[in-house]
Parts: sequence; C-alpha cells; structure tokens
Amino acid sequence: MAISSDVIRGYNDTIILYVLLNSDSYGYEISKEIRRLTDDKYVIKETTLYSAFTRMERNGYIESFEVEPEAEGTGKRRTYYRITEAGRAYYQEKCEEWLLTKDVMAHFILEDPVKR
Amino acid sequence: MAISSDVIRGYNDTIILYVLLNSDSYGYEISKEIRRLTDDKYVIKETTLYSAFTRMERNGYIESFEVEPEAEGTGKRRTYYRITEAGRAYYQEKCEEWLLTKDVMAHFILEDPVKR
DNA sequence: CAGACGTAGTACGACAGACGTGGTAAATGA
DNA sequence: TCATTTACCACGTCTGTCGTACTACGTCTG
Repeated sequence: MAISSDVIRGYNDTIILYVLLNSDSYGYEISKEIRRLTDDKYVIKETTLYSAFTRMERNGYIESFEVEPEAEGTGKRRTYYRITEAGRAYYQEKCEEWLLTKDVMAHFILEDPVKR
Repeated sequence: MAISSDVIRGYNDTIILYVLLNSDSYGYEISKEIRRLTDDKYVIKETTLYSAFTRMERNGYIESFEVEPEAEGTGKRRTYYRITEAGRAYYQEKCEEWLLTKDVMAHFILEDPVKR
C-alpha cells in the first residue's frame, strides 16, 4: 500500500524542514533524500514540493538563493533553500503537535497483531 | 496546544467509524464520545462531522436512519448512523495506512525527551 | 416566566494544501 | 543520437475543513 498524500497533509512542510535542518539543499535533492530516508515508502510529488517552497518562503520559514553551475559538469542552475530561525521554531512546534496527534489517534486505531 | 484539524485531515472518517464500530450513534453523541475518549484534546467541529456523514453515506461506509422521540422527554428527532461492511473494511485499511504513516513520519520527527 | 444553556441538525461559501497536466531546458549515458 | 536524468515552474482542479449563520425543541435557574 502506498501512502495517500492526504494522510500527511500539513506535514510536508515539516518533512522538508527536517531535511534542511542540517544542510541547505534544493528541490530535486530534497525529494531524493525523502525517498532514501523512507525506503521509497513516501515519494513527495514535485508540485507539492515546489508549492511548499513558495509557501514556506512567504511565511519566512526558509530562504532561497540561486547557485549557478560554476564548476563545469555540476549540472544546471539550482535554487537552494536554507532554514531560518522561524523555520526551526515552526519545525519544533510541528514535532510537538505530531506527538500529540499520535496520542490522540491511538484511541481510534485498532492494531491487528496477527496481520503485522 | 490544540490540535489543528488539518493534522488529522483525512482521518476524521476513521475516527467516526471507530465510534460506530460497536454501536450505532448520531452526530451529537459521536461528537461527545470523541471528546470523552481524548479528554477534550480533540474536539471535532460540527460542520466537519456532518459533512463527513454525507460523504461517508455517499461512499457506502455508513447508513442512516431517523429516530423519532417516541417516548416523551427524550429530546428531538435524531439521525442515527450504522457502519456497513464496506465501512468496516475501509476502517481496517485506514488503520493499516495510519501505522505506515507513523513509521514514515518517525524519520522526520525529533523528539525532545527533556521537554516531555 | 424569561432567558440562558444544552441538545440536534442543516445550508452556504471560502480557504488552503495536494496534485494532475503540461511545459522548458540543460547534462548525462548508452 | 536519442532517451533518461536532472532541475524547475505555471495553471487549474479537487476535496476536506471550517467560519458563519440559522432552525428548533427541552430543561434549568433566577
């Protein structure tokens, strides 16, 4: 079963910010990193990714900067993103909210130990 | 912190179906039950609840029946809902999906043991 | 007995995140 | 040479959620 994206709705931002926590990155790389981390269990859609960038930059959670391919053979021009202080704070908040959500949902989920 | 509803987006149906698993119920009662189970941590909005009913009935996950206040002093007319077989199957699916989602999200959440 | 509050439900419209479709363009590999 | 990978973007649609507003009955309290 693939994860329907609506499940994660509202958490794509959190996922992207997590990737940016330790190093600046750009769309395509972030997308690959998410696939890598989840063993392809979650594949973010391109349009979702780029619209998240727009939204988060508008909200001040990330900043962008263009990187031209100075060295030859480094591919095309890229738009890098850097997480801001506000972004880090927002990430923290969303983590706490997630933990709360997990607790709440636990009341409504019957796990089937036989099936797992 | 209150749970922003968008977090749970797509899982309100699951939550409602859980309440209906063991007994038929109606809007107002289901709403109270959700609050009770979560210690008021999650309060479903009225409009969200009733639009979920419409959607789920359309999809065949629940069936409705009217109950008139036969005995005097039992309040107003109520619309009861009953979960269908398709609804039970859907609930099971969503549970499995939730477990998968939890696993995926775990990669992107840093828990702060100090703060908890 | 008036008004507040709890019970029970509905209509309508707006918003926002996710995503489908389709496109540009350069670099790489077979 | 031609497909594939890399890299990004515009536009429009869909859908779940929610704000606002409304109806209507019963009960409790001052």
